[in-house]
Amino acid sequence: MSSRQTQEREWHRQFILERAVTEFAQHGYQGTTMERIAEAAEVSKGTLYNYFSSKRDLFLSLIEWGSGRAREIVEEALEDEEKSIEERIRILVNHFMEFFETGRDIHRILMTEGNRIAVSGPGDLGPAIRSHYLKFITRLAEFISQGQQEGVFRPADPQRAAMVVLNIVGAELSHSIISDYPEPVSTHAEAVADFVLGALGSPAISRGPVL
Amino acid sequence: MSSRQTQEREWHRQFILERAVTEFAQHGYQGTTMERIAEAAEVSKGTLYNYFSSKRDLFLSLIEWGSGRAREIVEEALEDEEKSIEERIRILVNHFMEFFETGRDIHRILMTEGNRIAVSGPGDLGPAIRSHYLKFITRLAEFISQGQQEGVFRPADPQRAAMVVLNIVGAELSHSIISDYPEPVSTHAEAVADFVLGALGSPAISRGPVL
Amino acid sequence: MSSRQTQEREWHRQFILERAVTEFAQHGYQGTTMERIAEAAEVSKGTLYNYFSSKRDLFLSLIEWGSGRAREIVEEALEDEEKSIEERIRILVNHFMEFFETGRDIHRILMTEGNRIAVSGPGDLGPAIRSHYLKFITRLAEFISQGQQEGVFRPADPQRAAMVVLNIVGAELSHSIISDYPEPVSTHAEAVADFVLGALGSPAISRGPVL
Amino acid sequence: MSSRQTQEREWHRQFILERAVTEFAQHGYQGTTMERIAEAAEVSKGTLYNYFSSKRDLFLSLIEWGSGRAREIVEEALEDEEKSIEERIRILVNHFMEFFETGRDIHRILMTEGNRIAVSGPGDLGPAIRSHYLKFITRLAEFISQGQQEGVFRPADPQRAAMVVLNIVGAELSHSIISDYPEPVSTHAEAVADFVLGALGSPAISRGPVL
DNA sequence: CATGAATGAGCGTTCATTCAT
DNA sequence: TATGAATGAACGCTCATTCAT
Repeated sequence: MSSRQTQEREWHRQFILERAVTEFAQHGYQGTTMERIAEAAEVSKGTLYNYFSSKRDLFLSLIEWGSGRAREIVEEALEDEEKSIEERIRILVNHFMEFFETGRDIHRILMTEGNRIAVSGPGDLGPAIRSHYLKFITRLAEFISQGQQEGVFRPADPQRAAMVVLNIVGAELSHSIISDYPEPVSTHAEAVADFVLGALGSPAISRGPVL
Repeated sequence: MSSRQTQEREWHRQFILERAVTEFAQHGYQGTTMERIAEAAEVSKGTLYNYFSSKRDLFLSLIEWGSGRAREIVEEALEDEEKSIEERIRILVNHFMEFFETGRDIHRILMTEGNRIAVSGPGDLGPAIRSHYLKFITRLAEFISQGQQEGVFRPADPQRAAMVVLNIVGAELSHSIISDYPEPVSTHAEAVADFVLGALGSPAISRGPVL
Repeated sequence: MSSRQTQEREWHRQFILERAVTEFAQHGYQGTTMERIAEAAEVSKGTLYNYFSSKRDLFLSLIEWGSGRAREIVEEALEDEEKSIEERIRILVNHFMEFFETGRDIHRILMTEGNRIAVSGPGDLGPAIRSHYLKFITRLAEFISQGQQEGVFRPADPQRAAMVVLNIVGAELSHSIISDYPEPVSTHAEAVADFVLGALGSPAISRGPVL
Repeated sequence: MSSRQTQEREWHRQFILERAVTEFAQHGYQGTTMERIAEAAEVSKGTLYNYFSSKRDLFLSLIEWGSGRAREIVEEALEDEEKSIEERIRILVNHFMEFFETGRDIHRILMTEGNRIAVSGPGDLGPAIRSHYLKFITRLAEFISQGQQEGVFRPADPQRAAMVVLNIVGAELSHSIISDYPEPVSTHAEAVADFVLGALGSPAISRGPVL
């Protein structure tokens, strides 16, 4: 196969994934049919199977893609060693909120469907997702651990703390959906970051006029 | 119908619910079949429909039951006005952890499946669950609001704060499942409460030997 | 068993049949559930099986009862040898229309459901009904045959003619339902009788002012 | 899709309908299962749903097809204004008898099942069928009305008369099934036409040697 | 005899997957 | 490679019938 063909094939695959994301986000894993995905991706059902060996494979590719992007966000936000620990946390939250704004659907999947499936997915979907999840958590835990050693965060199990951070961000997602507020989620990035920093025990919370 | 018959019928209904919880917790709403529930409850498929008009009804009954219990927990923990705000939060978290120990499955459903379905459930399951969810959040938000007025918690949108609290507790649930640690979850109640109090901006965090 | 008990049992059986008729008329044989019949008859499902060995048996009893009554009508109308052949046909149609008025439901069953089931009923319902049907037709055919011998009706296969008579009466039933007219069906007994007499070749049709 | 594929798809659809007719004719609407239809059509159950959205849709397509053909018969028979009114009625009956010979099953459905369902069908099947029925009756009623104005038929409500005509034809259908005679039904077309003309008040009945 | 909870075969329908074209 | 018709296992649900009380 020529390189150009390979390239185009990859593009097509990406296109399908992008369209599939929306479907999965709206109807969940089990609630999304290959038929719907095919329609959304403007291809036939058969073509889907030329790119993905099964529905499971398609979904997993999507999780992989999404969690890869999420890890990039974590990495970008945390790696800049010039910035303070707290600043980096704020950037992290900010990027997550923006990611949610643009990659709304994949985020929703990672936060809701992904969570459920990681715990007890159909078939053997669970372990596969759990593995992505763990890589993610681990990187965050490392950073928190560093913050604790620097005395910025109070001592606590870093992995547990990482889970807490992730769930606080997820809380805003749920909140935005349930409250159905009109402004962009990223508007509230600072408020969310305050919750995160508070939970981690950092004193650098913008308490407004109160303190 | 005699009172005894009514009584037994109610018991049987409860029994079915208890068995169903486990199934839903393990396989999710869509992944759980009436057949499986019937087997788990040691009755025939038809019998299920003598007690619940549909799968949806069964699941909703279960959510209602679980969220009712959860609201009781919140109420019990928060109503004792003799105790300090922080104490009451600690009690709340404690009770939740214990609830998780005994009602592990229903908790898992409320935290994962419930969340997903509230956002975009099959059929009209979403609104029904969302309504339970909101009652729950609202009570918690009231309490947080009170804490803020008393200066114990830093100012923040109470409803958002309530979501954060709930999700921090949920984080421990996810953590316990993913880490698969052996000790009871309630062992970590204090650690979780610290995260919660930190997020809410209370200074009363047990920082251990560090402080 | 005492005679009084036997009597009461018979009454109860009749009561159930009367209530069942309405259900069968409205929903057809397959569309009527034992549950509905039980409710309509204000007894439990189990009790139904104390009086009838099966749904089939219940339905057959009902057909038997209805077709018995229909045969009585035919007999009553036709046996009075003092009246002219045409008069007797008019009385027959009249009685049928009245029967339809009072026994609307059983008539509907005999005319629609009965017809279909006689042709090809579920299980072995067909032959049983067909047998009732035939007795009925046969008596009518005998009378028509007599009318032909007396020269009142034109020659034709009497059994075919009997079917025709029955179906003309049934046409009015369908017409009343489809047209949904408000007046009692018996209002049109004369019009129907004219069609019947015309079909049989009797000149005694009330042509109104025309003749 | 290529024209050939479209063509073949249409053929297949027709083939399924033709096989389904027989099943519905023998077992009625409720008594016919999709499983049976699938077997009769030599396809899988799933394939049925590639061509028809539901059992109801399949049945309705069939009624539509059949009643369309029946209306064509009426039209063909009645439109030839060169022929006398009576002649046209005879042609009509003749065509119906022939239709019954070839389209035996669909006719049976229209006459028995259709009738019952029109009156009180499951779901909303009734109105749909009733509408087909009415178009049919209305055309016939118009013709009869014309005959009445020309003095060939005696005065009577044309719609009622149309119902009567239809039911007389249906009577022969029932008669043939119950009597189980060997010769083709169309053999008796003249006899049936005599009943019809007699009912309508036409003097042009072939009374054989008697008159 | 009356009850109604329990049963389970069977229904209409869906959907991931296959494969001939 | 792209298609979409075909498949059939599995689903939620119904209901005639049974039987312990």
